[in-house]
Amino acid sequence: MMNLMHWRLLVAVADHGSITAAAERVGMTQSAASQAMAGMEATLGAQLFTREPRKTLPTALGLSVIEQARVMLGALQAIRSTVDEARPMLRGTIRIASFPRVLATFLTPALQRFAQLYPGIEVTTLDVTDNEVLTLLDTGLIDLGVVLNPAPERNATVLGRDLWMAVLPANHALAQRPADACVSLEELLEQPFVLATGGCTANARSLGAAAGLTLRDIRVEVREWNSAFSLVREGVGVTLVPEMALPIQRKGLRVMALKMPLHREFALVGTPNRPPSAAARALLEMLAD
Amino acid sequence: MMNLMHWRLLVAVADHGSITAAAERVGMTQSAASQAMAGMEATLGAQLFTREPRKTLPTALGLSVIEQARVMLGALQAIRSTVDEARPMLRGTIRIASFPRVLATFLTPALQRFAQLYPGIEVTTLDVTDNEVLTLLDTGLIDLGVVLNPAPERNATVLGRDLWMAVLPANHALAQRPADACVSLEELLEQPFVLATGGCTANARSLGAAAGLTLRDIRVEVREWNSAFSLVREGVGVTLVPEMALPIQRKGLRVMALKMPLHREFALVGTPNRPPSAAARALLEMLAD
DNA sequence: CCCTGCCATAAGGACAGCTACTGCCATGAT
DNA sequence: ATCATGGCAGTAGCTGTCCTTATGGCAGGG
Repeated sequence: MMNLMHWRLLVAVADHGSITAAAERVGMTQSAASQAMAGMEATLGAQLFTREPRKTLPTALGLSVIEQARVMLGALQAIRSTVDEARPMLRGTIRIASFPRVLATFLTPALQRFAQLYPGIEVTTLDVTDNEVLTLLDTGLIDLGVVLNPAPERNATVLGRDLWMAVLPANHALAQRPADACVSLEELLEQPFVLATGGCTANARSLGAAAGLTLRDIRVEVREWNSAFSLVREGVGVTLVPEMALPIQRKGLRVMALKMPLHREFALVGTPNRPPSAAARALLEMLAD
Repeated sequence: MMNLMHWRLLVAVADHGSITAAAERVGMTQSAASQAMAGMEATLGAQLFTREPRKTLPTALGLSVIEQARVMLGALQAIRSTVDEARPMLRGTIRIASFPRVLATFLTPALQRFAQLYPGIEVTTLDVTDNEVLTLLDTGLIDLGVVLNPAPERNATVLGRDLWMAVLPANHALAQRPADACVSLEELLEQPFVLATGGCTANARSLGAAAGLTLRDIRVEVREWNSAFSLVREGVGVTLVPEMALPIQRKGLRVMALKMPLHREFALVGTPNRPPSAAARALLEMLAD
């Protein structure tokens, strides 16, 4: 008893003042409607309508019940529209380009949660370098890309940030300062240097250039951060790396913060040429929380 | 599909994070719950939960749907409480004492509507005179009584009012005045008079006494208004009757308003000794609209 | 007085939904 | 590796609800 159809029937009876008309309205036979109404009154334990020869009118209690039944049906209708409106967001694919460390650190947990919230959306990730991300975005081969320190005109969703840290041999002169001492970018870049790029254009050289400084004595230039740490440990020089890239095992190394902290900010941006797809919008909306 | 129980199940799954636990919560087997949830997702055409090995968590769409499902179930719960609260008002009896004309004019239409709104309440009416109403109210033998011009301390529900009208023979001297002329109470009571009471203590004599006047020349005293009209028509005297009591056929009669209008007000009051029953309250509430 | 419109009831049948059981998968412990 | 556990899905069969068809009753209007 008390199927949802019966509540629709109830308000239809109230609207039409007749069981027969209401039955036709909701697509039932007169008999079924009569039984349904009698059943509802029985389960509620109260009479909702008075049956008069020509019409069926609600009782005082019936009026209250009908009013609230409309609320209930309204909520049901709202559910249906919610689902219908959300349908475009349910399926689709998102292609994201990012670079390795960011993917592992910031994106993967978010994407796991996203996959849980939108199981119908397939997310593929590409592991590239930071300037490859930019070209992929411009060509439109991907939907979203992670960029560093995005220009404010692109409305970007910030994923996170990390600090640039100086890494020196433990026995280096600058490394003898107290535990929480800093080192200035200027004095760091004057040292014999191991330039690590991590494959990115944003590295010690570009940071120095932005500050009007140049690296005077680059001993080695390597792509992998870990290679740089080994070289620093062996006393080849000092280096400057993102905090995220720091090794767990720091024996033989001294990690120091910069006097003027420099950070890099990771953000997710859409392609500049076309608006983001419904699926991509869902992801960006989730990240906004 | 989409039974109300299934919506309860839906929110239970969201609350427990597990279909099995939710099934137990709403008193179903795990299998039934699993099928029901699958069925709901099928009919809505969208996935509401992601089934992970240890838990079942809502998708983004699921969260919206669950929220509105709670609204729906809240409305359903509200209906149940409405019915439960109204139950005392559904059955019962009301005994009303009134006097004939009021019953026919004001009370009967109201009681018909009341019977339609509260079919479970039995209303019995007694036809008595106005001072019998008062004694019945005091003894508590009735629930409600119609009284004339009630004292303001009794919170009375006004049913209606009517005017006292002068009735004269068509050829009477005062009756020669223009169509919409009035007659003062003073000059009326000086005429040869037919005193009609309608069985009530409120009549021309009591009205005169209240105004400091006396009837000088009572030719006849009758109980029925209609008897008075016949006597007036034959020229025995003039009379003063409530507007409601006027005959349809007024040939040979002149009906005139009083210069200072006098009215009588009918109101429904409860017994002074005990509070009104739930049924009586329902009636008074309906009349208040 | 019959006819019409509306509601209630009876009997029968169809389908939805529940139960019991089995299988599957992933996790976590031994 | 292996096994135990906990949760979900699938299947077969049955129970019960609810619908349909058909019939009767009741009051009002031509």
